[in-house]
Amino acid sequence: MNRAYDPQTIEPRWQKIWDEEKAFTATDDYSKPKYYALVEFPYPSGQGLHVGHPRPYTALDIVARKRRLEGYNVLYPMGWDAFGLPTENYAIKNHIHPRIVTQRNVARFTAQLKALGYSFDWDREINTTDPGYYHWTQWIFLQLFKKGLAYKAEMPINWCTNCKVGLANEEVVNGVCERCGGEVVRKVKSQWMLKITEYADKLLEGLDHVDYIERVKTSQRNWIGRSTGAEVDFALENTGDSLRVFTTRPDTLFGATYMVVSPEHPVIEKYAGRIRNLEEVRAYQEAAARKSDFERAELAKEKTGVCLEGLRAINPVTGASIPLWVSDYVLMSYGTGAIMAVPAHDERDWEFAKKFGLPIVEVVAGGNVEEAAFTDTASGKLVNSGFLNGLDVADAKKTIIAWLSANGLGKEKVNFKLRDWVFSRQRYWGEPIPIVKCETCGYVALPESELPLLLPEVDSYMPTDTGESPLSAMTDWVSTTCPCCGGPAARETDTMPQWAGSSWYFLRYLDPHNDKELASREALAYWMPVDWYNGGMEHTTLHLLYSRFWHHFLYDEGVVPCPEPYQKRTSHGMILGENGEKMSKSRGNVINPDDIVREFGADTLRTYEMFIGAFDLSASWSTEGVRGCRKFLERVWKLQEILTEEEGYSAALETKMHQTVRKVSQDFEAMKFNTAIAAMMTAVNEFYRVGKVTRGEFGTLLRLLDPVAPHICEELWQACGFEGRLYRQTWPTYEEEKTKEKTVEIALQMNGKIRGTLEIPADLPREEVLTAAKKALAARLEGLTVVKEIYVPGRIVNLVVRG
RNA sequence: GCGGACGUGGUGGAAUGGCAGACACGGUGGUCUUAGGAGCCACUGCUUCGGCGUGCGGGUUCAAAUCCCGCCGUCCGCACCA
Repeated sequence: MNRAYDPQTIEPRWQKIWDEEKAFTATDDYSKPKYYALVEFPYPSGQGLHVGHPRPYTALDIVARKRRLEGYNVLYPMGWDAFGLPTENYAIKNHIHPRIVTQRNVARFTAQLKALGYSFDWDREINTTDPGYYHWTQWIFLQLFKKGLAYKAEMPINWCTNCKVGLANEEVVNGVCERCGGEVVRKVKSQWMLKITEYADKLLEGLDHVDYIERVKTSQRNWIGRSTGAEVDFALENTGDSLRVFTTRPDTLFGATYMVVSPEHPVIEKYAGRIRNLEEVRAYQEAAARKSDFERAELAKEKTGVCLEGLRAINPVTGASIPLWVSDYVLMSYGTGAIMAVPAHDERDWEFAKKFGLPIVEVVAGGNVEEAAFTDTASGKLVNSGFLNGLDVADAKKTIIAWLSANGLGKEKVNFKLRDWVFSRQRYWGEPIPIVKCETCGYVALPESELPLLLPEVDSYMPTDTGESPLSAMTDWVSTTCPCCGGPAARETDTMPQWAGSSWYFLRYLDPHNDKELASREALAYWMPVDWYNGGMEHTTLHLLYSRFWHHFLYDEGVVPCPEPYQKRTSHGMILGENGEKMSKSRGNVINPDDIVREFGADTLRTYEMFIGAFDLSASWSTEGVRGCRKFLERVWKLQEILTEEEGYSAALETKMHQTVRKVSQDFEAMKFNTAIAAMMTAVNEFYRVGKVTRGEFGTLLRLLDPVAPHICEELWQACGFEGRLYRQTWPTYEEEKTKEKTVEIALQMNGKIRGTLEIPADLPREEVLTAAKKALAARLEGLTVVKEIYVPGRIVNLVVRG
C-alpha cells in the first residue's frame, strides 16, 4: 500500500493494461454521442519526438479522457505524415530506401508516444505513405482533375538550387529554401496546379460558421486577401488596343498620371516594335528575371523602372495622354500585372513619381500631396475630378464604377491575393500523380480501378540535373498506353507535395481499412466534423487552408456531409529552451522527452507541460519546474497515508471540493490547464492542512487529475480499493449551491483605498454589511461625511467620504 | 511599412472592472538527520513603515493590471497584393 511512488514501474504496466483492454478504442456504436478530438499528425523525423510534441497531444488527451468519462464515444487518433524531403534527403545520403527510413522513424515515434500514455486509438493508425492510404489521395486528385480543378500550367516557380526542386511560395523563407537554406531562383516549368482560387469565397465565408481562435481566422482571411475595386481599360494610343488594370481606388481615376506594367507583362512583347528604347527595356526585364522574389521585395529598396518610349495610353476620364513605364514593383501575379498610377494617393506610386519626375495630381483633398501621398479614404472630398467633385471617397467609387460600366470601360471587380496551388514536386518520395500524357488525347486520368498507382522502385532518389523527378529515368514505368485511345503514352513523373496527404487524413481515421472508398458514408455522417482540432501556429495558414479547400470540394462532390471539416481550432505555443531561445541542436538547448520520462516519469512530463504557462503562448523549459510537478505527484501519492475510511466529503472541505470540481471542469474546457492544475495543488495542500482525506475526496481528486496524469491516478484508484477501472468512471459533478462559502472576508475601502477587512456571513443583507463596515472604520470616519456607499456582495465595501 | 500577440516580484505565471502577486520555482531561517541536493514548518514585491507598486504619460470610474487615448519596448506573421 505505502510503496514509494515509482513511475518507471507503474507507467508501463498501465499502458499494457489499457492496450489489452482496448480502453480507448472508438466504437462503431453510432447511437452514442460522438466526440472527435484531433491533433496534427507528426512528420516522423529522424530526430524522434521533441518536447514540443507532448504539449498539444497532452492537451487534447485531457479533453478526450474527460469526454470519455462524460459518456461520449470518443475518437482520438494518431498517424504519420510520412512523405517529405528530410526522409528523402536522408535516403539519398545514406543509400537507404525512404520506406525503410520511414519505418524506422515511425517505430521510434510510436514507442515514444506510447510511453507517454496517450489514449490514442492505435487501431486506426494511418500512414500517408501506405499505398492503401495514398490510393485515396490519388483518388481525390482525380476528382479534382475531372472537375477541371487540376490543370497543367507553365509557371515561374521557386527553384531551390540545392534540393533541385520546385517550392511553393510559402516554402521560401527570406529568399532561401525553408528546408535546406539553399539559394532559390525563378525558373519556368510546367506544373500541376490546383484551382484553390475557385474556392476563395467559400473558404472566406466558411470562417463565419466555425469556432476558430480569432488570430487563426485573421491569418486565413489575410492569406485569401479579398479586395474589392474595379477593372479599368486604358486605350493604348494609335493601336486600337487597350490595357486593363485592377484598382481598389477607381475614385482616383482623374489622378492617374501614368501607368506601370510588370517586367513580364505581355504588352511589352506585343508592341516591342514601337518601343524606341527597347534595348534598355530588355535589359531591365532581364535584370528583374534574375532577381529572386526576395530581392524584388526587399525592404526599403529604391524603386526602379524604365519608360516605354513610343507607347502611351489615354486616361479614360480625362482623355489625357499618359506614359507607360515598366517596373518590378508591379507583380505579374496579382491583378492584371498592370496598374494605373495615382501618385497623389498611393505611397508606392508617389515614391516612383518623385524619383522619375512624373506629375502628381491631387484628386482627394485633405493632405499635402507634394509632401506625401494622401491615402485616407474616410475624410477627403474629391477635387479636380469633373463629375466626381465634392463626393466623398465611397460615393465617388460607386459613381465612377457606374460610369465605367455604362461606357464599357470597366466594371466592379473582386481580387484575391490567394493564388492557385502549385501541386507538382520533382521528387521521388511523394504520391505519384495518376495521370498519363498521350500524344493524341493530352492529359488523361488513370482509371480509378488502377489506383493506387504505386511508387516504383528506383535506383537513385536523386532528382536529375534537368530538374525532372527521379521517376523520369524509369523508362519502363513511364512508358504506358493511353487509357483513352490505347496509343503510346507517358506517365506523369512529378509527385504530389507533402501537403496532399495531410489535406484529408482526418477523414481516413474514420474508416482506415476501407478499400472501397476513402471512408464509409455512415462513418462520415456520424463522426464529421472534427469537434476540436489543435495544431501549431505554423500550420494555421497553409495546411488549414488546403485541407479546408479539399473538404469543401468533397462536400460539393457529395462525398462528405459538411462543408467545413473542423468545428473548433485552437493553437498551442512553442516550448523554448531554458535560455528562452528556440530549441535546436546548434544552440545546444534541446531537451529530449525520453530523458524526462526516464528521470521523472510520463505523468510528470505531462503535468509539467500543462502547468508551464498559458497554453497558447510560448514558454521556456525549466528543469526546476519539472521537479516541482514531480513533487506534486509525490504529494498526491502520499495522500494514501492520511486516507480515511469515510465516504463522501468531510464537512470542512465540502465547499472546497465543489469549488475544485467546478474550477477544473471549466478550466479544462477553456484550455486553462495551468490554473486547473493549480486548483488541484491547492486541494492537495488543503488535505494536508486538515490532516486527512476521505475516500470521497480522494476519489474525486483522482478523477479530476486522471486526464493529466493517468498512470498514477489509475494506480492509486486500484491500490486504494476503489472499484473497477478509473478510465471507466464518470466525470465528477458539482452543485453550484455548494460552491458558495458560508462566511466571506470582504475588503473595506474608503475612497477606493483599502482600509481593512471584515469577516461576515455571505448572505448578510446590504444594510447590515454597511453598518458593520462603518462600525469597523469608525475611528477613520470621525469628522467625515459618507456621501456614497458601494457594496459588491462577497467582495468589497467602498465608502466615498468628504470632509 | 502592415497585421497580430505581449509587457505584472529574483523566475514561470494568477487575477479581464472589486483585497494585485493564486499556484509553483528559486531564496532565507528552522526542524529531523551519521548526512541532506529528501521530507516537514515558517518567512519571502518594495518601503525611510507615512506609504508605493502591474512598461511610460494622460483619461473614464466610488473603484483600473483589466476599459479609452497617446507613447515606448519585445516577440511572431506578412512583406511593393495596386
